[in-house]
Amino acid sequence: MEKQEITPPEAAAAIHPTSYLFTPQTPQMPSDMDWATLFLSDPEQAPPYEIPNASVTSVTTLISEDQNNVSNCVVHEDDKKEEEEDRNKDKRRASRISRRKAGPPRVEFQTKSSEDLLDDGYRWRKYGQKSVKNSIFPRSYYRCTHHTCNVKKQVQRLSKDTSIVVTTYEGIHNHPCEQIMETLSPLLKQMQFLARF
DNA sequence: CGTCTTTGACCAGCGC
DNA sequence: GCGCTGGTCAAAGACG
Repeated sequence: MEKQEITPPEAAAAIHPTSYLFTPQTPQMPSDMDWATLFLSDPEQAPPYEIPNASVTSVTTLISEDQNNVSNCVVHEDDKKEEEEDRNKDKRRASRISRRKAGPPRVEFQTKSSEDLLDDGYRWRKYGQKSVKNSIFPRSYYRCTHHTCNVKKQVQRLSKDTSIVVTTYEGIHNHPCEQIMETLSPLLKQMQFLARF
């Protein structure tokens, strides 16, 4: 298993094509771009962007041993601490992580924000919340409300640094961002109206 | 009334 | 088999 986290922006393309660094001084994200588009586009062409309502401190693509699969291995700082404290527990934990089958792409965002749930343009329904070991904050589970879309995300605040929220996205949206559609719908209506002449 | 959140119960996988 | 842990389900309630 391997976790890739980029710190200097210029190193992003060198390590993995889907790894980025977001900094507060970076330009605004274009309104027609969603988060999935961000991590799937070419980092050499795409500049780092700022997400509204939060400064994104890092974006991590989670990769399994199978190089063809970007999968769901998550090892947080708290887990690393646990490794040092108890090797036996670590073995158990490592096996739990490794047993997770390679699934849809997972991307982890770390953002500095006072709000747990960031506005990423999509609508989410909360379907669960669990208290997690070695963390004073619970982990929340969300699903995209679009009927044909099964993208999930997990949101958890770091106990180590309470200003940081870790958001893990699983899967890719198979529908346009609803906020974008709301923005574009008046324009589309106008175009339809003009097309009649 | 439809949508969403809350929360306890349940399940699966693993080590012992 | 039991306990631990993370993830999901589903009933009940809140809210606009």
